[in-house]
Amino acid sequence: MHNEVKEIITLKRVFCNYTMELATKYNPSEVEGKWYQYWLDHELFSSKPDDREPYTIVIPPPNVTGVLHMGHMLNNTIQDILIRKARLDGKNACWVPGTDHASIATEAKVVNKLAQQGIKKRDLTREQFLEHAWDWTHEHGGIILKQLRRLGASCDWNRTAFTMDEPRSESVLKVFVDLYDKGLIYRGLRMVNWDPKAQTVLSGEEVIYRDEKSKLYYLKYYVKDLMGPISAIGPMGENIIHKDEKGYYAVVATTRPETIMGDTAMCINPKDPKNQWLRGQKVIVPLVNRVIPVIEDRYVDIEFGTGCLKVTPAHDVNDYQLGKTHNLETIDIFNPDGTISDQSPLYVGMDRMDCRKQIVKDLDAAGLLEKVEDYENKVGYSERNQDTAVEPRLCKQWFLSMKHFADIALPPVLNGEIKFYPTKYVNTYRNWMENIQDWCISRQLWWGHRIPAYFLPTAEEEEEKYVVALTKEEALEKARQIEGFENITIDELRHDEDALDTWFSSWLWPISLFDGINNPGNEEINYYYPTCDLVTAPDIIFFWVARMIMAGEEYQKDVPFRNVYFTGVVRDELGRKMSKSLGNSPDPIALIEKYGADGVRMGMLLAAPAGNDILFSESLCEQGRNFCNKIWNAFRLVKGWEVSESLEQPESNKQAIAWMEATIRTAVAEIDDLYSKYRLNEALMAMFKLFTDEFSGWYLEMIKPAYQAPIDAATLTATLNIFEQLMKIVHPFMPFITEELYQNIKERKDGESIMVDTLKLAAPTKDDARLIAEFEEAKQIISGVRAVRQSKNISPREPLTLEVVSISADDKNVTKCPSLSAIIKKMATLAEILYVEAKSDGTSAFMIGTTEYAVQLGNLIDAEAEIQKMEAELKRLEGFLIGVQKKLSNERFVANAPAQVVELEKKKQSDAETKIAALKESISALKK
RNA sequence: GGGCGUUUAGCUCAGCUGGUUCAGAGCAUCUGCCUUACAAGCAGAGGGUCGGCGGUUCGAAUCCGUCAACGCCCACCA
Repeated sequence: MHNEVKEIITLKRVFCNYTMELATKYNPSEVEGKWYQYWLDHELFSSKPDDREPYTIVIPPPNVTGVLHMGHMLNNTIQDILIRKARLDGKNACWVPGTDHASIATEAKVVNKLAQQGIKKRDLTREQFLEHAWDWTHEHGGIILKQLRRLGASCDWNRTAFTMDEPRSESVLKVFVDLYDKGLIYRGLRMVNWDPKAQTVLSGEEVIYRDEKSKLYYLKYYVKDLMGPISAIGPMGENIIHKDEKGYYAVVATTRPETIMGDTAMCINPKDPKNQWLRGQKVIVPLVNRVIPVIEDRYVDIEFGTGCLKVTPAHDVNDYQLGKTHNLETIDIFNPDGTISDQSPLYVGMDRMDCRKQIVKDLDAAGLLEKVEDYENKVGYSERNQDTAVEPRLCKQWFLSMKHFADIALPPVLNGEIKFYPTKYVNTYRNWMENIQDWCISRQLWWGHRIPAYFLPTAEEEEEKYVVALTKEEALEKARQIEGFENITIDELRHDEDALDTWFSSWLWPISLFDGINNPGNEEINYYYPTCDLVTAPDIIFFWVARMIMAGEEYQKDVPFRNVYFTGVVRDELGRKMSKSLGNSPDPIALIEKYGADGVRMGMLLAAPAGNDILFSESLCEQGRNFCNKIWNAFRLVKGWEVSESLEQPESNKQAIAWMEATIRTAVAEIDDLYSKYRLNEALMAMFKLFTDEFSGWYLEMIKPAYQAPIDAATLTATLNIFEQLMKIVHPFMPFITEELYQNIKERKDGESIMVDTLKLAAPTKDDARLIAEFEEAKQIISGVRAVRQSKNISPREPLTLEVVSISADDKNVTKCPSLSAIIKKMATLAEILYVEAKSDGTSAFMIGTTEYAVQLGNLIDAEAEIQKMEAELKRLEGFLIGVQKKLSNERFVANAPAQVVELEKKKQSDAETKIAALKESISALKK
């Protein structure tokens, strides 16, 4: 209803030819595309080395075929804020964008897509598959980068890189060869984590463990021809012997009954009193009927289950170790896709999970299942296929030894050369580095950098022979130097089929983006490296952050970045992680369309204290949008004023301008300090309060001319200057609206932009502080009068008279007030301010410091209410005074506390006494 | 099982090396306003024994100990 009235009024004004060119509400959609294009057209994002100080950020490359989610929004908003702030500070800011080929994720997508077309990956050649993958990449690739533009991201798009483009690929292969030559890359047979769905090996970091409710199955392993009479074993007291009509048996507890086909031993702890009788025996694997030895190893936990452990060297890391020490046979009962292999006597071809169900039934039917218990354990899942349990598997893979890298990458973080925000991640980092495992870098994938290793033709039973080289030609040369292969031909070399882990290219990112591997010491790498800030999520601290530091130290002999800002996880209002399956993740582009990019940016950041998780809700974007509107309307107000050249500048306007400028200097110093600590949400809040409270709420109201009256030219000019400064302060957070208004403050040349302007302000002075304090007092007086109005229901337009009561002769406040009286009168709508010895009757009073202010109310005064108010205050003050007196009468306090503190207490005491006296006087006067 | 972190207003969080910027901010709430830039606004107000207990100190949200709740990371207990 009100809105409609408002609209009509607005329209009327337009028709009256009043200055009202701007809509009452900011419309982001009209503004954002226009200025982004302008920035692009004038290449304002682009950076080239020059003599300014560089400020570099490399983007954490998103998956090439990914789409923007809230995590990206947060992360990239922060980066854009930092980069725009650096530009305003006059630095040569360079934000390098790019995408990651994300080998597992992308390959999985392509495989799925092909499957939908009825094509199996295995039916394609590598080349055919890669063609499909590149098609897919070109089709979906870079969408996310386009989306980032909507957010306002000021990346130097000319530098857009891809982890699988030419220079990056070349870098990866060179590094592989180099590290191999240095002896840091090796090939080995290890128990690795196998993803049966993607059919590739994973690194330890790519396995995530989840608590799972499962079952513990107790299986009977009958003893084969019990050797010697039981009584001969020794004292039987503590042995726990199982026996039924079929004979003696041991009980083994397992969560994975389907692996019994791979059992090659049973293990007990030699010290386990209850299983002494099993020492040296042989037992029969249930159903399988394989006879296996009972071995002894201290590894077995006596307390767990029955103390009997089945040993499956092919399918468990620990069992593999046991197998090695005890020289056990290894039977691999799984195919790469997780079905039972023909190595197993039973269930061949059945999926491992189906097999588990079936074998439990069969064991039970055969009377081999003693009992089943509920059990909770951790099961590893593939980070990329979260529905697929990882299978430990014995495989020959490529590894990078990490000891050397941990040694070079730990010190810079510990000694502060690289700073983590928040610092708690230093511990996490150190812990990982100190317990580092070798990095399995090969993947059984085609989409990725193919490992530059070439196998020589050898017979099956012979040990494999290979050479590592950048090209097949070089490989051939190397191969011919190997004894017995002098005459090998190029066609006889077999290029390794495997690709490298995606992170093996990502770890070079800060170097490879500036071509520092292929072209060491080039101008760009020298200028931009080390980069300044890295903004990333903590879940890739090991995957990426740690390894970049390793690569940086190895190849640049320097850290890759100075500061790492770890963002939190974006959650919904209920604190749940945003996820596709929960459907609680808003579409960022839809948000931008609804609230404007600036509004969404502010919304993201409002909820993002450094290092904490973000509880996101749309209402935050609403707040951001509202702030845009506030800025917009402040500008409308200023632009709507008519200027009078002849009008002299009132003293009060000069004061207001001086105060606003002092306030800005002070706020900017604070904001800069917050930036330097990466407390961006606090910087945002400080900027928000500066604009909303100080500028819009106070300053503009102070200088605002009366209705339809013109403003003097000096004040308008100063105000426009102030406005421009404010736009620069706001700009890193809200790039679009600030550019729009910057361009409208005055005529700008083509190519001029707030983006490349700078903001240099003097540091705040003591005079600034004094001025601000004076105004603070004036604001309190104004608020005091307003509060009186509110409580007495007096219209804000009705002029009142204020009395300033001098309580003590030396009170400086009394002398301060007259200098700002014009402003106070205007803001509080006062007819006059009187300075009196004693306040008159019929006033409502309030106190600021030790000065009393009384508003004349005439017959509106409610004496009873006034008395009540004052008595409440009196009671509070008396209680306060008692506290202070108690403190001061405590000899130990007076003796031990610093003189300053004691002085303060004494002042508190005398101030309180003054106030109490005044209050008592007022109360008794009213009671008369 | 180890390590780290958090706990302050209804919500999200500030609060530095103990003492007038110690009990704060924004949002939310309540009250009054269609005041001439903005009702997506303005003015005003209420709201917390700083997780519990114990200690150090003249003085503790702040330092120490302990307990509790929650969160994260690491670890091979079947």
